[in-house]
Amino acid sequence: MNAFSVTQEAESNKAIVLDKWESAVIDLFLNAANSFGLPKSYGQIYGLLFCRDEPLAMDEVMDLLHISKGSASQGLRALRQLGAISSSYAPRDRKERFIAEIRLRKLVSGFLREQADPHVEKGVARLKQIEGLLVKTISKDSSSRGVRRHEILSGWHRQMSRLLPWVKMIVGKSDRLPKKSSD
Amino acid sequence: MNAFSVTQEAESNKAIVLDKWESAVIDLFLNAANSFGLPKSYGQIYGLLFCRDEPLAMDEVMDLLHISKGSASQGLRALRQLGAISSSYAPRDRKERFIAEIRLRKLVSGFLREQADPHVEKGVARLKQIEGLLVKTISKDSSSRGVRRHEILSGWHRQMSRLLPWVKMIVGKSDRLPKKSSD
DNA sequence: CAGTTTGTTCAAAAAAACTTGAACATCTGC
DNA sequence: GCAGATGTTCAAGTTTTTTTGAACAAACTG
Repeated sequence: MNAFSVTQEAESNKAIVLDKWESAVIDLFLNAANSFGLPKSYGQIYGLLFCRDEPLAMDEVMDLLHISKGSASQGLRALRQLGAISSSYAPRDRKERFIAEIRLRKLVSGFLREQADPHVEKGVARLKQIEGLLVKTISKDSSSRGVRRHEILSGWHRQMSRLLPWVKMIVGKSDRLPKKSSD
Repeated sequence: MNAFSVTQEAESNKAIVLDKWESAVIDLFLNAANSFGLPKSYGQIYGLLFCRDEPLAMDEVMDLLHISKGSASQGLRALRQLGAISSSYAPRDRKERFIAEIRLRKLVSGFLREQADPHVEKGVARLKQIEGLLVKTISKDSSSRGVRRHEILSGWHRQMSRLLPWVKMIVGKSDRLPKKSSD
């Protein structure tokens, strides 16, 4: 097409466009984020960092993904909060630079810690609240029905509480990754 | 005040309002649905049916939850698709009536079947697509980086494929998780 | 059949979620 | 202190998702 097609490295020292495969990976994570209930931009940002070996600064993320300052700032913060990326400062440079966490176990446990655990905790409060309302229920019939339901919910809660730690442990215990023990 | 205050059963044969505890349970499921990425109304509908012993028809769901015909129709259909509710016809009555599935294992496996499994399948296609793009990547550097990333994603995909059946099995195996057993 | 009941569909309205960008804060070197 | 660089915040704008309700279809009933 044009002169840029030859290579994606510009004369300056930083690539300003994405490789085709990088765009595909980023799109993959965009969709994944979506189905995990996270904003698309979080997925894009993670996907970009996932592709790169070298850490990227916020302005590079903005330029490469064509997203706004606000999205980049909030996305990077949230991803770090999830443990999905980490940051560092290069010497002599004030910019914060980010790299992706690629250990699946870390990603899963971070996600569960931030998303699932709070719900489990809120569940306790919910159950107590329902208990309280049950006491005030006059109708004998409704009351006993309510008690049975409360028992079911308590059982579910217990099972979920037991399941989560297991998931965190199992993922990443790859019995054997073919080659390098990268994890 | 009036005749209705005494009990929530009107003179006719059906309760027209919810108990306090029922509202609380419905609200719990509303929030749960939200955090699972499902419409709130699905959660409300499931929550209502979860509370009841007797099956409810669509118009009762509409009236009790104050939701529209469209929401009720679509919600009930989707919930059945997820295996979260089932329906039956009472003799001499054309109305379809619904009850909630309360076995957690069924709920979880239905949810995973409808929501997670498709993603895992699409993942295969995605990986192939990336593979295809990698072949066309000229830059030696980018190419090898891409290959490494593709390997990581393949590994994740494998692990997820192995995790899902496990989750489906563990939940609902009510009383004791295998302490150590390999499976 | 004509009328009723039951349930579905889908375009438009409403609500919720996400993104943007300009204003604001913070730091750093001069 | 000033100027430039970096990063955050949040109100307003945009996009996406969900809900509504009226029109439609299908199945029964007398």
